[in-house]
Amino acid sequence: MKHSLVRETIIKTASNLFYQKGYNLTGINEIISESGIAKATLYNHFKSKEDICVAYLDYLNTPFLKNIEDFALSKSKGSEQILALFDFLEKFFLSENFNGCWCLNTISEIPNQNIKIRNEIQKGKTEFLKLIVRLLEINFPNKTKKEVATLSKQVYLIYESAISESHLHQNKWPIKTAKEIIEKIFT
Amino acid sequence: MKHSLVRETIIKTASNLFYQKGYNLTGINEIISESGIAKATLYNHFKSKEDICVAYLDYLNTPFLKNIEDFALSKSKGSEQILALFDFLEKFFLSENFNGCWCLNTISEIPNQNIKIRNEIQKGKTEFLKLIVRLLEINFPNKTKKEVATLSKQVYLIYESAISESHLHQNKWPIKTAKEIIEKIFT
DNA sequence: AATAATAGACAGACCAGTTAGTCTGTTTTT
DNA sequence: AAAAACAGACTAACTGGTCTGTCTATTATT
Repeated sequence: MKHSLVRETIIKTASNLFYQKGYNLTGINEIISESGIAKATLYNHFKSKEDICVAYLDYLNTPFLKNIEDFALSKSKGSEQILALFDFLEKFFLSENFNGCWCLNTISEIPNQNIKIRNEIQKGKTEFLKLIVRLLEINFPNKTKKEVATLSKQVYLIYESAISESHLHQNKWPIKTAKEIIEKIFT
Repeated sequence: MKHSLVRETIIKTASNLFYQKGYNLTGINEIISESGIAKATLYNHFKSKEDICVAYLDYLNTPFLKNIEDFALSKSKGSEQILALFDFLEKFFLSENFNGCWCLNTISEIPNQNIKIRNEIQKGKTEFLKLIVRLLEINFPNKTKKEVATLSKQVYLIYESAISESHLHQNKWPIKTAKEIIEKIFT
């Protein structure tokens, strides 16, 4: 296989497995057999399973952040663009592969001491928070910087519970409830 | 060791390990060596590691539900008793053993197909939701049943994100933010 | 009260399978 | 000709779980 494709193939395969089965329950041997890549090749691209995990988190975070932002921006201005975050989540929830948030899942699987993975997760969440800040600035230009900072954390928190609780209960009521809270906050 | 104490010892030791290290990263051998119980004895009390996990969840859930309810009821009536849930969480967060929510951690570690453990987790969360319903009924007797049902889910969601996000960010700002949302909801 | 029987604790060998990671040697791509 | 792919053997440690056999405390029978 061509060099440039190998790395991508590994990440793609590992990502599917990590997300569906969890990090600890996915073995290196499963990754190589599923992706058709030799073990030595895998370790030529990544020095450890941990490094593949970091790549996995980034591989899912980057398109997620882009897609959810594009989706929100496509809606009419105002609180609609905030609510759109939850409509996006609902579509994700209804897709057959939904298995909760990869970041929250992974953080529950690693020891507290694993700062490499923890940092990657916090980085992704910080990017998400920044995205919410951008949406608030666009849609509520009259709010002060401080108000936006406060509001964005609130929206973030509500989003986070909506994704993890819809996963836990295997039901979309948490997404609906989240939208109720958002509506209360923005009126 | 006396029969009745053996089971308790196993659960207590396993609980500490499962909560601190995670379910998958804790081995049976570690549980037996740490608790000083023979392997055959352990399997005389539990038919599998999975069963120990169920006992672990119950072992932490039961006192948690009792303690947080007692704490809330000790506060003055009104929204104070709801906010008390988050003060209780903050104390928990500041304790040295805090490692997030055992239920949310465990659900991220098990395959979707594991209904035994998933049921136990959903059971614990449902009990927590009922507790919030009780608190709302006591403190807001004028609200209709429907209003209480709606509000309780909102409070529940906010609590859940406060615990998981304070864990993720290793910071108590999510608890503070959660209380801001609660105050908005109840005024 | 003395003896016998049962339950359940103990230690730890053992099983088959899996783990992450290394290494050797060969073939293909650039 | 150099780089990097390939297959896959191999290591040492660990996994959940079973099993054998011993020892001790409680209970039942005489």
